[in-house]
Amino acid sequence: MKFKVTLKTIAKEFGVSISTVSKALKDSPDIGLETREKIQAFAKMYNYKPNSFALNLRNQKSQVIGVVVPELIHHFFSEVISGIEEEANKRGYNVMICLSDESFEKEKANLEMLMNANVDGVVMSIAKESLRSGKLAHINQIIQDEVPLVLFDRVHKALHCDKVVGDDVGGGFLATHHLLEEGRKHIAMITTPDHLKIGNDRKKGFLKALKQYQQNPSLIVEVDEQEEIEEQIAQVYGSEILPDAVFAVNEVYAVVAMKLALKKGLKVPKDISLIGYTNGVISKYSTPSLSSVVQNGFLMGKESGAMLLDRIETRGDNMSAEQKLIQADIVFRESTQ
Amino acid sequence: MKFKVTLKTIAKEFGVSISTVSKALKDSPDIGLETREKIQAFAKMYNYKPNSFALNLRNQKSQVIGVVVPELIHHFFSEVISGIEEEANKRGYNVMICLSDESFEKEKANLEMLMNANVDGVVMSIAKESLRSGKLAHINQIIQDEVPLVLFDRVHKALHCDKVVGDDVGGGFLATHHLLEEGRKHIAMITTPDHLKIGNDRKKGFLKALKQYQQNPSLIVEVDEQEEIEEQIAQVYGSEILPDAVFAVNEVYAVVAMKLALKKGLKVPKDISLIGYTNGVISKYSTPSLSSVVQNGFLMGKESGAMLLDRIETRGDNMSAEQKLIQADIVFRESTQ
DNA sequence: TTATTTAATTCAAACGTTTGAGTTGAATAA
DNA sequence: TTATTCAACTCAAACGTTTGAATTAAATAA
Repeated sequence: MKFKVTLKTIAKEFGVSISTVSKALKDSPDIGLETREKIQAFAKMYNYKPNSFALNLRNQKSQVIGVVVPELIHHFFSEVISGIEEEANKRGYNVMICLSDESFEKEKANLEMLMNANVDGVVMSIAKESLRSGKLAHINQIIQDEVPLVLFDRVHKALHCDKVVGDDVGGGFLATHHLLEEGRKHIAMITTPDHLKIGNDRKKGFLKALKQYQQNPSLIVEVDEQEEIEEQIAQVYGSEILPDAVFAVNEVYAVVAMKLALKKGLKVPKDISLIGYTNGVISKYSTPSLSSVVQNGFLMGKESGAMLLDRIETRGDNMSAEQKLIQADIVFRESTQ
Repeated sequence: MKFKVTLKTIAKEFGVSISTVSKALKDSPDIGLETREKIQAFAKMYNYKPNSFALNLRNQKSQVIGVVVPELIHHFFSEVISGIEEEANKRGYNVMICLSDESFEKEKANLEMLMNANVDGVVMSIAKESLRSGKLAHINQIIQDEVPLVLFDRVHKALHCDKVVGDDVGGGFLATHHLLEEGRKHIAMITTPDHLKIGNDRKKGFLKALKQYQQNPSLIVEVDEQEEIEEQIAQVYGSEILPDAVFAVNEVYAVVAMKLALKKGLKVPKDISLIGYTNGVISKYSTPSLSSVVQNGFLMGKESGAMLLDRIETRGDNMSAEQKLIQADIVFRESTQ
């Protein structure tokens, strides 16, 4: 490592004490103008940067926030992270990202690591396994240790902390509403098992829109990710009345449904209209391209970051936990009319 | 924040000095067995964890490595990061991830942040803008400051440091070779401008395979990302002889080329065979699905991480910079025969 | 002259840990 | 008895910074 300029170095250079240098650099009126100026000039010249380890120790703060996400490959999580980063950097914090790979054990290990690294707070989205099994003690531990925590997207009502979630009911409603406006009569939904709040909320929106148009819910297929997904999605086309529209809870289900429809000789969007949740690369680059519900992950990240930093910087004022909804939107492409 | 157990706390509890506690916890024979045991038991009971700030300060090490990547949404970078994380965590390090967004300014800011956070080393892949403009001083600064640095994938020969790159010549050769084996006679390549080493290497492999089959290079289209990419890729089908195969330098170009081919009424893979570089979600979920060259990003990440940590842990032994090649592979799907 | 004010600077403790060099006091050897 | 050894523990410095309190020396007031 290269030679590092410290307060001690500078102090020795000018034959003054370390505190003189420290105060001079802070432009304290304690120190004579002349001394202040020459020390500042010297520090600038040699590019003095206060040692962050020392600052951390003294302030008991790392200026780092931890982020735990199930994975990075989903466009949504990447977007959220960009949002968190932007907000954090703007406010002088760094971000440490951990991947849980949807695994409870990894998630637990990630949190332990972050606690060990003394991060000032954590933003996270819960792994499917933790949600499915209901094992949340590792997350509750964070809350009990009074480390600021913001949950986003994948949250759980048993966890009492700040939350930022997409308006999934609204998004489901918006998508379904559009399909109904197109004049579709048999709309199928492809969703996830019930324990995932998100799929559930999107279904609520779906049902709400149908009700408004006095339609009965047609087919609802619940996909279990442990099994082969293509076979399960094929059920959509298994009953005697073929659906004329599909609303899918994520883009993979949507694109698989579309692939199966095309294979059956259906024309998209003439015979069947499809819309998926999450506006990622798959939707954008599929043929035909998929209309999708936009989650606005970037905004969700920014809001989560802002909420966490507010909490970090006003610790003590223990106002109760907040929850923030992020509006959903739709982008229209070739798979709908 | 909750009450923290420190050496001082424990020392007070037993009426001994701090150093006794420190040594007892390290199981030093300096300390009597009885004392050692009771202190260890107490520490365990109250879940004592040495304060990382203090350790950082004393050891002048953060046990954190920085990672700078252009973006996260590409499957490749996500994979690499997973690989880096795995290796780092295995060896007791944390990872701090920064996004350059392909921008020189952001990349520079990221590096400054990481230096300020006193990371023990950096793994990075250079932003397109920095590469295009040749502005590399910010990276050279890192090298001059003797902070261990490993470059992966997007490297530059003017930077003298450890590097891990995919065997792009080999990958280009492999893909083209397969198309030739299929009996294709007019293979087009879609690549990036010359200043990107990667595109260039893949082209080299492409040309090498053609040469081996005594074919002349047919069409090569260079896509400039500043402009509309679809129009440029359309050139592939612009000349009198339509190509019967396409090798694309990335999956977006491949899928766009396929979309245009389908629109022209060409059958894939009967009339035209396509293969793209990078095995991401787009390739997997497109219709038909795309055969692709696998870059093995996870392995690249693991190797980059390992190389960096080796360098960090043997600093002083200044052996010269290493370069490691990661083998490419092919996954066959519906877009080839 | 002597006390008081003021400017400029230094002291010292604190953050929590590690570790080589002391310091005890008791047991053993000469 | 008196020196020697040894086990068990403490001291103190170091990492680099901050900051209220204390010190200095000179200038001013009484």
